Amino acid sequence: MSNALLKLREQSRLFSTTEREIAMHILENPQLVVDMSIHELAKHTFSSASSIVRLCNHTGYSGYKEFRKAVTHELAMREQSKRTEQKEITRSDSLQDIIDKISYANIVSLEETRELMDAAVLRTCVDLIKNARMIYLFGLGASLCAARDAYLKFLRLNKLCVINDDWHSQILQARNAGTQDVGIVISYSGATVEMVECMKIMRENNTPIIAITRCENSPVSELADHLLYTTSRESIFRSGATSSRISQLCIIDILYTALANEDYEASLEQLSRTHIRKPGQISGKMYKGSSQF
Amino acid sequence: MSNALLKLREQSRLFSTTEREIAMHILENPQLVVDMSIHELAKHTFSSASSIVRLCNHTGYSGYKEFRKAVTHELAMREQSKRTEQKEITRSDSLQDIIDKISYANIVSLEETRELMDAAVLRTCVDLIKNARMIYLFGLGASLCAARDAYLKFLRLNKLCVINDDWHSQILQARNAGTQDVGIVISYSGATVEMVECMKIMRENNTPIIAITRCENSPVSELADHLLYTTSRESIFRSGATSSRISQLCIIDILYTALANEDYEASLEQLSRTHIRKPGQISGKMYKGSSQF
DNA sequence: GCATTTTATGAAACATTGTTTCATATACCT
DNA sequence: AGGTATATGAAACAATGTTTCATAAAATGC
Repeated sequence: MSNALLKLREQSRLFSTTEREIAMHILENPQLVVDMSIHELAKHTFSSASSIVRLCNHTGYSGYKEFRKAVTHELAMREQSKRTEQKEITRSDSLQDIIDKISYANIVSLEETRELMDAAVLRTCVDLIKNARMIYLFGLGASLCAARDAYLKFLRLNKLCVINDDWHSQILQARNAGTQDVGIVISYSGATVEMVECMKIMRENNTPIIAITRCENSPVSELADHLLYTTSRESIFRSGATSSRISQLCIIDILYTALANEDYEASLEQLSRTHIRKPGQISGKMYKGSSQF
Repeated sequence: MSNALLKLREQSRLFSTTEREIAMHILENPQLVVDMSIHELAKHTFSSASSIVRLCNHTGYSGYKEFRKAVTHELAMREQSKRTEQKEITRSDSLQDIIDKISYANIVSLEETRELMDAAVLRTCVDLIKNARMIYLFGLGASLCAARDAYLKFLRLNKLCVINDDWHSQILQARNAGTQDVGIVISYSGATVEMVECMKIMRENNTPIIAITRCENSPVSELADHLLYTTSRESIFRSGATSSRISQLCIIDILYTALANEDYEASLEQLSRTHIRKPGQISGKMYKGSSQF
């Protein structure tokens, strides 16, 4: 609906030379359309008002007025999502600035994660996990937190999972994985030597490997059979792998939800069964609301 | 800048009766301004074009044209953030639908977290943590993952932290906390009995308590001295406390960044010191890029 | 309480801006 | 070369926004 500028770019083959010229000018600075009258714009693009109207018609609008309405709308929307520019934290930032910048950085990271996600790859991953005898989870540091989160989620779906905290146990764990199983490796950098080691072992056993890592060439992405990408941007103060960690969790959410949705009724039933009863609780009725922890 | 409708509401005392009447109509359905010409709108509001122009002038615009531009802009912005409506996952959803819905749910949750965050409360919390002798972290289930994440972050800033996985250890941990320390309790529901128990113990010792919990009346929010709120919306398939968990992590990010920013140089130095050296690594040069895990 | 000033209001004149028409120029085809 | 199709901008036209102004109503002064 509101893709006037996109249409302007895409449908340029329908335009005459003059129209194309006008379109170029507009695409270069769309704000002109909002600020100028049709005659002004005609002058500015060395053409005529009628040519502009014809351009609008070819782009799918009844006239300049309608076109302008669409462009105004579009620019406003674009402005709204202009927070996309990564803003560094500076020394002079107020607490409110920090709140805004960090929140937006995380939001952008989620938007990027969404764009990086390939439904076909997800399909394969969901099937692999669904049919796996056992899910082997791997991660270290902040990525271990994400792996633990995945562990909790898969447990809720009655999937068999293994996770270990330290590297030595993870190596042993990797040795046990077989063809019928699936390994899920979470690594922000894609270079963690411990993870690479575990993956090599699993490859020897022909265990299919899903990696959740950043979208770049790295040992981890080379060793994995299926890749789910996290954002790769991190700012100076967040070298503790911050945005990527939220990105990882979102991917896990998506995997979990997709899995759960594959067998709707069965999941619902299973979910209610795994709702933990608190000590002293009779029948599942808890303090207002039903969630836990 | 773009608050035409707000001004219309606020400055109504400056208006005459006719103008107020027009303003009411516009506020009731602002889209009218975008769709109608000034004469049409005059007819629709049983007034005249000149009255509308006068209204625009009183609202701070040079005329109807400028006013309409502002309203169009404002409505577009408003529409952009309308994705706020929580969309449930349905059985017929494609994988792409799931990707979009989950991502957006998480984004909305971050937006809400930002809105719920009070800079004054954050100020107090940052000061408490900065001056604390020891930080005691508490959480269970998914909230324990968030607590572990906080632990990793605070460690990087050379803050003394304690965290324990099981409830019994957490109780012991709570007993050790004193006036000079700070307790950080993470609980999605705000009702987890184990957390409540820990908080009661800390209250006895007059340990200041920061709680990261959902914005509702709950035992946890009553027992805490300082509250940082997470989103409270969860959908059916996400009873594993999903969005709130991302919300929790964002709050931790903000706390961490704010803390780090308080002493810029010191943090930078500290950060580079805590960059872990990998086995076999000579001087910190790693595979392309500098991050870990 | 009446006269005067101020304020409020809409019709109409006016100015601006968008749309359509049409004559002309150019390219293309036969 | 002649004819047709297409492209283009000037100008007429239509619509839409702005200003003026006469009138009516309210407020103020005496």
